[in-house]
Amino acid sequence: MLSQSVQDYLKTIYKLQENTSAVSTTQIAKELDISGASVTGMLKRLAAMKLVDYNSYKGVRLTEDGTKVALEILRHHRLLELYLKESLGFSLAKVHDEACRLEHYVSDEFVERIDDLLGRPEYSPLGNPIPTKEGRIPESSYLPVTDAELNKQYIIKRIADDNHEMVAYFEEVGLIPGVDIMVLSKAPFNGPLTIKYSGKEYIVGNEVGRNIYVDAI
Amino acid sequence: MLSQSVQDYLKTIYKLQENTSAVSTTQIAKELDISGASVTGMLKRLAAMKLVDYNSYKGVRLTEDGTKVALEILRHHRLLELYLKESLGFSLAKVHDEACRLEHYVSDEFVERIDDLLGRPEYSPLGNPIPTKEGRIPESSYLPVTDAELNKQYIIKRIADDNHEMVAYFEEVGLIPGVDIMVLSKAPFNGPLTIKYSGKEYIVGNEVGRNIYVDAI
DNA sequence: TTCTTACTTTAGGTAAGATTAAAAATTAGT
DNA sequence: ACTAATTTTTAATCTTACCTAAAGTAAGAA
Repeated sequence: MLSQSVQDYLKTIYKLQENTSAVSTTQIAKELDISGASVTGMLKRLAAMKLVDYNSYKGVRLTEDGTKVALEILRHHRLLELYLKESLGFSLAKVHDEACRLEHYVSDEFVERIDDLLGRPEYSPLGNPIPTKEGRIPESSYLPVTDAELNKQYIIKRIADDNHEMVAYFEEVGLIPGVDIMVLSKAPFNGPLTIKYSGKEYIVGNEVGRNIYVDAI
Repeated sequence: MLSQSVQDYLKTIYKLQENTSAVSTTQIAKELDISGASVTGMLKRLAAMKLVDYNSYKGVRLTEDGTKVALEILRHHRLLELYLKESLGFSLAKVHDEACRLEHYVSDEFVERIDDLLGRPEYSPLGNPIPTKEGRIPESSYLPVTDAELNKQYIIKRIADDNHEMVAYFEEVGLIPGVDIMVLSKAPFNGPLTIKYSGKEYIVGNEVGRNIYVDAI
């Protein structure tokens, strides 16, 4: 079995890979909040295990094997998030941390059972796609609400899970996946947005808006 | 947070303490399947952390703090066992291993929620008492069925969880907590027992009988 | 009382995963 | 193209948790 640490590196590289072609040592170090030197050491080990392709100074990419592991962990994580919310009544703000710990230790049987119980869901409560057992993951391209057209009806599809306090805020004000939303106005120079959702008008900062992803209805 | 390893030592010492006054290095080593030298090293660290009272060559006992930690883990473990069985449909044979891994990583909130969901149960599916949040544990003294009187009605209260295959066997033949049982005969020299339960007669070895604990009805 | 045996501890080592400090490589700015 | 700044890697350590081999302790048998 791969260590929790190895699993976390692979998950992190997978996520960072979505934006950049090759992932740098520093990016990983920042994301995991450890020193760059530690990352270099681990990347060598991961390369020796054939989980990543690593070129000194050039960055790193997951191999096919590495991707498979990353997707498995992501599957665990996102199913756990949904399970914690739906079956155990956890708040949206807390599911991420709990899932981050448990994802490494639940057995495949555990995951299969909650998957069944939840009816083989496709999305986590934060709107992230859940990879299938076979490693397929629905490609979905959503729009940050900051880029939405004015006065057009959208639906919230995903909220970013990086920042816990922001997730808690989203939950509190009801800006969560599945909710209809319309942008009434955007202040210039990346200013705040006036949005309408659940029958009320609301003003949110640009930073916040960039963490809400929507899709046209 | 205490490491998984530290938690496992404390849990093991707690269990062994139930039979002996002071727990020896070798007992712990056997139980955890590691070398005696490793145990000595860890006991020193546990003593430095004030989790155990340790006297070289004399054995070890949990301090009050150590006991508190052990009971917390036991609570996690046994609640998880019941939860895995009742809510996720795990077989009795599998709950122990899964709980052994997860017990170290579930949050207090997780434990409280499953405790609520299960209606604050007092016993695990194998019949072990579940410590309360405050560390109270119902004292219960059951009888191995090998010591039961002949032709008297008993109820199975607990089955030993050390041996997975035996647990699987118990589950298969229906010898599980809550089932009524009567001993019809005992062969001499620790020979097999003829028992009657669930309307059928059955013969089990003495070894097996010593792992079934019963109480008079 | 000493010998034998079983148990326990000490000493020295390994591996994973982290650290800091210093050296080396890359990238950017003029 | 050359220097400066930034990244990245190397080198040397640390901690946890394990190991084996050797030495020390305790306790019963001779």
